[in-house]
Amino acid sequence: MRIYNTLTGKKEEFVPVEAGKVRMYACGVTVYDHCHIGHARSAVVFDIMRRYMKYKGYDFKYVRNFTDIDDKIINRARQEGIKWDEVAKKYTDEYYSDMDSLGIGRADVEPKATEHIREIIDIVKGLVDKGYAYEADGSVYFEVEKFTDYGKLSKRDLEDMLAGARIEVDERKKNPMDFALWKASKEGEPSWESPWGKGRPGWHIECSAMSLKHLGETFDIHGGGADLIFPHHENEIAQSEAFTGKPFVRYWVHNGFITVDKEKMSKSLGNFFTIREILNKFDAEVIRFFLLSTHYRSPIEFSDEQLREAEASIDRYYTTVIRIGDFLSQDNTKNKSGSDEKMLEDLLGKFRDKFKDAMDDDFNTALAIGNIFELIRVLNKYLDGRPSGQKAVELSEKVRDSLKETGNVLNIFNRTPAEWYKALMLVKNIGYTEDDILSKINERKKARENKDWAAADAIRKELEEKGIILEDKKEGTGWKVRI
RNA sequence: GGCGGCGUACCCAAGUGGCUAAGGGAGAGGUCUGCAAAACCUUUAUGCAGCGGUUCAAAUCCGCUCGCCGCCUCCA
Repeated sequence: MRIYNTLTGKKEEFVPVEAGKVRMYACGVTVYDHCHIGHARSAVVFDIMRRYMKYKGYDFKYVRNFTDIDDKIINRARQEGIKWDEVAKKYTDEYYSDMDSLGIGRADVEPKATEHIREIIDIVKGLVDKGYAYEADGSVYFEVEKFTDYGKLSKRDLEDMLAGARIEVDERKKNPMDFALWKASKEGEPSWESPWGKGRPGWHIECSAMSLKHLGETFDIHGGGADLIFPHHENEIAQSEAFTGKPFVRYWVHNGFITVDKEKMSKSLGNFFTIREILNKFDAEVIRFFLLSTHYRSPIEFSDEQLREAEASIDRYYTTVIRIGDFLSQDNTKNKSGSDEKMLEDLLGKFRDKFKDAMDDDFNTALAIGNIFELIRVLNKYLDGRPSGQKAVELSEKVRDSLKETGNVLNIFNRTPAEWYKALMLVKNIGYTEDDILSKINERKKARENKDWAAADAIRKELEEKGIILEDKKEGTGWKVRI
């Protein structure tokens, strides 16, 4: 499979450090505020990478950290008038609750910076000993000019960066680009004992320490949002490679941003939508589908309209599942082939390979989803020909199973249609319960038997106004939630 | 200013050298239906921001122009 590597700027054939095993580290969040849909994108993308690689048979280890000590957390604690570790706990809990609601799995290891202070100090000490870092006023800085490869990830050189100069002047630094490995703490700030006095870790060092501990000196994939390329990941490379003398990461992967009116969604612009507020209007599966319907490196424009389209697409899937179910439960004793049977057989025969080809090409989930809907269209056409018999049953079952299998890798399409409509009723605040709907359908059935079309249509209309659509089929009348 | 990315139909979006340019949504017409819905069919890019070049062949490679965005400060 091929993965786009930010380090080389190219798609490269994926070769893990150790055959059959993949070790991945993704930068999680700093727990100081609510999570927005951008955080969800990153979490979904890396979750899908894991799911797909496990599907391919790799032994996969996934580490995702929490930054639980940081200036923003300290500031937030002041604002909220609570202790810094209470802030961290509060937003860590919230993160879990959001991700659980979204149906995103946990990583295998979820380390926290404050649980790795010892490891962090060891690395900082090592970097000082090796001459890559220096102490000043109780803080320790990494000296970027000592690391000749500095800038190789973000593709910039020190001079260019200094020319752009929006960097605060700090007298203690030898070079303005030098960054803190260890920060001396002021009175009243959280701190840990260190060889340089009381202080706390800088932002970047925790990821070097935690990935080293849980994944080793060189591991396969390191990811995060594209905004982490510089300075965070650049600094991680500098620290880690200076410390171990070995290559840090084989493949750097970065997800694109979510935009609103074409602008990056961010806290400072105030144009962000939290996961919770979106979950009030849309089901979790809709959000996951929406995030996977565009390639992970491209920007995605966020809007209710986009989510509604995702919802309509998912509904098309579940509608097809219902149709397959209806077909399988009908009398299939006659032998009759459906429309374009050959086309369906051909497509089904190569469907799994097409899915893998798409995913093997830098996790092209958008293409994979396109393939899924292509199969759905061909199946629908086949069933339109009113097939019957053993072969038709087997073909339909195979389509159903293939769709389920690939959907499962993408963490979508993994419910029953009944569960889907139940979820939609909740999120769309349908005024009726399922029992209400069934009794209305029953009432209408009687009217239809009496050919009282006016009464039957009145019930249809009444339900439609509540957002329920009726479908008369030969098996009886079914209902759906209108998108 | 430095570096990077993007511009494909009405909207979203895949495709990065060679079959009729995937797929979803919206619209229009049709088949089916008591009426609907769903589904299917037809229709909406001889065309991929514009111009020029390389090539037997380009949306895809190269150059320029225009437009949009991102990073260079915390950020997924």
